[in-house]
Amino acid sequence: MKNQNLNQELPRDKRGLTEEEFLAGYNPAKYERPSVTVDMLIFTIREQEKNNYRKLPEKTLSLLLIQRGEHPHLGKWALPGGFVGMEENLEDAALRELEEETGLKDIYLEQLYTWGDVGRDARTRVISTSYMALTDSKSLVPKASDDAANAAWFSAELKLKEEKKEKYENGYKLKQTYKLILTGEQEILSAGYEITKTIGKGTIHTERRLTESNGLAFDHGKIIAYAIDRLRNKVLYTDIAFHLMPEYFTLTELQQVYEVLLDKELLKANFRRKIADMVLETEEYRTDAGHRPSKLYQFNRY
Amino acid sequence: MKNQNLNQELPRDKRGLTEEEFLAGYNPAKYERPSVTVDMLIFTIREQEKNNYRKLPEKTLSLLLIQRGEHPHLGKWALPGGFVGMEENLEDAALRELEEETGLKDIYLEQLYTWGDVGRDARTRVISTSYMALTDSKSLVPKASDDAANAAWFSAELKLKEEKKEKYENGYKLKQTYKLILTGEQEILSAGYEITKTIGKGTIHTERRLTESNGLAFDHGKIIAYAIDRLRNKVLYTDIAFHLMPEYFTLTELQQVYEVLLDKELLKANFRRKIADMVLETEEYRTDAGHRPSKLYQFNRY
DNA sequence: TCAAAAGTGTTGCATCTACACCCATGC
DNA sequence: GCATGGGTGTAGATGCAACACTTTTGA
Repeated sequence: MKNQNLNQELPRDKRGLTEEEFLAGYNPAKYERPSVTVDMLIFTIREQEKNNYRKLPEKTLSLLLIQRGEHPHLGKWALPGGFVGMEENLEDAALRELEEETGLKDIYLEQLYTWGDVGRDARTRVISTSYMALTDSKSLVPKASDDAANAAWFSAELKLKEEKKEKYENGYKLKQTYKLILTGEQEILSAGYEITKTIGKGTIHTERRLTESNGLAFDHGKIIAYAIDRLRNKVLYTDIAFHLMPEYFTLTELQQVYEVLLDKELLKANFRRKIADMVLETEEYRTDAGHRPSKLYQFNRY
Repeated sequence: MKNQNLNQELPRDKRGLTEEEFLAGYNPAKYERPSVTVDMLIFTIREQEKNNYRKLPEKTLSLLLIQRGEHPHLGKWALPGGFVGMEENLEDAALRELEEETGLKDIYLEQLYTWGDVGRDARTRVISTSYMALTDSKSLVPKASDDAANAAWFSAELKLKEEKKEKYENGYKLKQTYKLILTGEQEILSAGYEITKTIGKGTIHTERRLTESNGLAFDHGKIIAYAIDRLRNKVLYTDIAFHLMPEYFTLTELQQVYEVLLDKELLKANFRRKIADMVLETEEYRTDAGHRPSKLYQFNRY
């Protein structure tokens, strides 16, 4: 009797089942489901060899890509990534992929966007969440795991080619055309990327489109362009750039990273004032550079 | 012979298959897959009745919730949403849910975040992408579709309760404790929400956690808190607030919306200068208000 | 008449921009 | 000596916060 009373207090659905009973009878195989993957955008800053004993080496924003050894898009370059395990958190899948590719665990990681158009992948329906990871090139081991024998770093540039604004009665359409260029040791990959923002009465609709894609697998050109755009925006109002820096750096090195990300030259004096309270002075100097030694700084983590 | 030549030019994988042959033999049922859903955060600004003929009605940020009629979480309030169809783009699923709940199609819609922790849903593994939609309350029909007989608007408040910063050797830990309160006609729902940012040497780790949840289904309290936080940030540097406004509005109404979103009073003169070139004057005035008539403005969509 | 909101002007302070200038080093 | 980067100062413009003040209306 007591037991029955307890049962009556539990909420029951239309079929008279308690939650426990309902779950026991639930059949997850009833519906067809898409595959879920994670795609990793692993960025770092690499330096070119210097051609003059005085000059500082040039820096480039670099991205890790993997050459596909299987269909589809055999031979093309793709973002590292893979399927999400059934007993694995989404972010843990990203961390696992990151470690598989770079051997690194504790670096900056951020969820970017989830791509879910039908037809992204010719095999089956694939929904893919992209994550962006940042690290300094010094903590990267020269060659990554055996699994990634076909992995390579590409220098990434995203250039605005054209911007067109059409006015309408109750809004406008803004179309931005970008060119993405990825330069590797052997190959140069490229893609055309177009953002169309349509602003209507209450609406805003943003469409991201690949107009061409050379040497890149799937819609990864689009994802890469999106990530670089996000990185550029975030540099302006967060401390994200510091995750691309080694523990100790000079202010000019930091400025170079900002300049590479923003694709824009900055004035030294103003830059230093802007980032002044994001850094901490050390007592160390970088010497042997063919010019006045420069003080080393650290990221000020408060 | 000619045909054979053509075939030899196509890339072949280790098993000697062309891409076409590979795809024909691909079996998508080989791996177990999670379910994918979309969750909708549909926000609007509602007005309270005015208690004084002179005073302007108070505004509140409001969110649409649905009372669950099925297990699990029977009787609790949840975000509208549902499964993504196999032949349906992710964003189209969001648009479909939006129209089912509100009858609206062309309103502001933005992808927020994808939640993929194991155990979010007791039935099976569910990965869910949340979308935020904004509209003005005037374009909402009084009662939505029959499907949503158990849908209701709740006033949403997210209050920072405590902020704690602990310093370490090489970084710090920042813990922010929030209280989410959702006030409906009949019920008040609430949740405790905690963000922990751990900043280490190269790392940043952000953990979002629900400490309690009263009357809200699943982890939806967390998703709602995340969305309000995003909305608050975006108000500061985008024109997102205008998507909550009707076609014509007074500057004080606009200021009230900013104040509700930011949970902060603003100075009138400064506010007007700040938003000056985001609005367009009209020749119309709002009268019969017990005070000086106010000019009506429109959103300046350039 | 007066409470409530509409609407504008002013002042001081903080921040950003552009530019100029000097310093230290290795070859 | 000199090319190269390291490092700082300043004047003018711009932007923002705080506050004061006037105007207009309906009951």
